[in-house]
Amino acid sequence: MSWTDERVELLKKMWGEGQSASQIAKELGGVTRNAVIGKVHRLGLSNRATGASPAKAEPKEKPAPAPKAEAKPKPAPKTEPARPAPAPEAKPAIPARRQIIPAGQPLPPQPSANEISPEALAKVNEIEKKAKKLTLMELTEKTCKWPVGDPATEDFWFCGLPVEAGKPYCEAHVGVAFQPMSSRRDRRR
DNA sequence: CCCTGATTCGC
DNA sequence: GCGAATCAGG
Repeated sequence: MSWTDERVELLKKMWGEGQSASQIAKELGGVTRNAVIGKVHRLGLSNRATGASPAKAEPKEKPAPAPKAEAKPKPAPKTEPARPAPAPEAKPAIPARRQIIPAGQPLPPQPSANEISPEALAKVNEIEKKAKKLTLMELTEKTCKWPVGDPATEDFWFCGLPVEAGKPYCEAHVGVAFQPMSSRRDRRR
């Protein structure tokens, strides 16, 4: 497989969406995550902007004997031939949440707006948009099993994002799923 | 062990 | 330019 325009664009798109290199590689097919990462670097779009967690700017020691000449006069005109709209289904933003709870049936973990760090909640809402919206059958040991929406309606799916090693949920959902049941450790950052 | 991205370097 | 191997971390 080679990096055709289309493939590169999908790569850019997904990388921009915060998808992991492995996910992108899986999607593209025929390439490994290494290939994706390598390409990402060559394209010069290594750092992503997720608005959360990039607070780590390290003064990388670069001996660089050669005076790098950075030139970026490209507003990127971009030639869009024809995008066959890669998005199969387009769910308009946030699906209205039912307030009515169907009697019986084990309710999803949905923490009842407890005392969860607003930080974590915000994060959840944030990633909920990026959720892969998987169905029950699509879940694996590596996909976040956090349920979203009302199981009794169509507005129901599972997060599906990569789980936090070992846990059943992705990082964001782990944050609201496993809360301080008693004491709260000092949280400084 | 699972995963993540970053870097190197032979091709 | 490419990407496997490797590195460094979570």
